[in-house]
Amino acid sequence: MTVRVRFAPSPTGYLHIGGARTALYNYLYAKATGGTFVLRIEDTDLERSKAEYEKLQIDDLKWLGLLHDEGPDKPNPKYAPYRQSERTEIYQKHAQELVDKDLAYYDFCTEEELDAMKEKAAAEGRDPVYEGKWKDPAFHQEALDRIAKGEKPAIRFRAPKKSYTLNDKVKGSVTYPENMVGDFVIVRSNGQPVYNFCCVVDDYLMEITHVIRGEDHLNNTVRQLMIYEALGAKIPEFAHVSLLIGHDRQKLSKRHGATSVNLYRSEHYLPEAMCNYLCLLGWSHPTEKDIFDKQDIVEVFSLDRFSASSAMYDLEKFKWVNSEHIKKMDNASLILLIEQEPETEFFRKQSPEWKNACVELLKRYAQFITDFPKLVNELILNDDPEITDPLKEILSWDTTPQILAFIAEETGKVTSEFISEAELNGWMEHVKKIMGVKGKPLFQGVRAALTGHDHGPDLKFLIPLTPVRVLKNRVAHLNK
RNA sequence: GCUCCCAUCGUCUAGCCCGGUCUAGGACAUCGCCUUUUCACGGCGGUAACAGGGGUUCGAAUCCCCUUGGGAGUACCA
Repeated sequence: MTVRVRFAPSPTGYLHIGGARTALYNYLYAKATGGTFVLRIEDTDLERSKAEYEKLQIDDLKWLGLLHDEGPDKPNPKYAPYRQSERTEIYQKHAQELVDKDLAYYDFCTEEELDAMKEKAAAEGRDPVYEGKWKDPAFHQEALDRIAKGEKPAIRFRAPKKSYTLNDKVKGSVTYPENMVGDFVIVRSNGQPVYNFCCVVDDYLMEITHVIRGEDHLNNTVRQLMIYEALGAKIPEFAHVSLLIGHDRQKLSKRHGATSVNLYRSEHYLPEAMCNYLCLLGWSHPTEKDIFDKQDIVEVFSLDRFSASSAMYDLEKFKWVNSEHIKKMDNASLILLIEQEPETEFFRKQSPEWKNACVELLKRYAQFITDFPKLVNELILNDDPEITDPLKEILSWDTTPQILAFIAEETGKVTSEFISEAELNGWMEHVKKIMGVKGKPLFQGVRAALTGHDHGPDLKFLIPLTPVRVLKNRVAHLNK
């Protein structure tokens, strides 16, 4: 059996990190099993669905590298179309078949009548169950007559009176008691089919073998089980992945701040890092590895390593994962990414050797790609550093003024754009031998004179990357 | 309210299915130390958890029940 999985977002907003995680698991499972990853657009809620969101979500998915094998833009004629709004006739046909078999019926109940039933059920402390007269087959003819007169009924599914058991890949055995749900609408009176129905018809017709989705659908599944049964369809495997929660332990949503993928994308997080972090929320690597890329995971991914409890989204760890991916990345790729950042004119103009040395030095300090331009500015280009207290202290040492004077003199003599490590070493030697300064006063003094800071990366790597004109300005600045 | 799901360090988790090897392992964060002639990077180490109560058993983080806590669902939303 070839695995077919799907990610089925509603285009009612940006791609959410929870959605991205679900998409990721589906993608990974497809790749791990040599299966097919299908993208289906669940836009049956005409009011909220927008074509632009569909495009935006697909863009985000692509950015994450979660490319689908089939979808609206990559249709397989056997299963197309992939937008539910374009499949209305398919749903109506199947709904009609259910009515013909008396597995569903026309319902003309008004909103008021329905509300009254719900209130009654609530008062009696049970779930609302449809008890309208149209449930009775005796009224079928009356319904037909009203339809003939042009009235529009909803189509309601006749929920079997029995309990259902689901063998979920992550939750294990789940039993839905009899009467958990009453008869439910599958086609609205305006002819629009409803999610639970579309979902099953599509999964059935698209031959989906594994449904990997959020736990918020766990209760829905009983309705879907009923429909599979009524349709005579094979029931796929289900894996209800636990939900992502925010710091207040509530389901992650917009009010938790940065929860849409495009936000991280615009802040230039690495897509691989995002997949890596998201993957770890509720799933664990068999050898407890926590830094990996998609290729590594595909080889070991399986549905039996999901955690059953919900996971808190923690930006701190995500940031760490991002920084680990930066450290792992080769310099050439890093340089390419950095040059796409704004305010990197200086960086872009430098020699390949300079860029490589610069990235090699700075990547251990950077958590994000956007940190590189910042670090270059602070560490390499800033020529009037702030005089901080620790810096003042170094400047007050007896030996510092002479170091400062010496550095001013030496940098004044340099005509090249940069100095070499050897030249720097020469200066250090001079200060050490001729001036008799060593240890902390030596290094801290030279550091202060050349960088205007009391701390930072190793001087022998940093200074050869710093333009001599900046060095000159700094010494002049400090001499004032 | 009702139904379903969940419960190991602050956080993500391993272990649970197939009880003993768990005085519970890893990672983030945090704290400390070491190294480096400075500063970092790094390395090493510390603090820190089986929600509570009953069973079952020679033995329970692991199996069962209850309580408590948390989450989700309860639509002619998805």
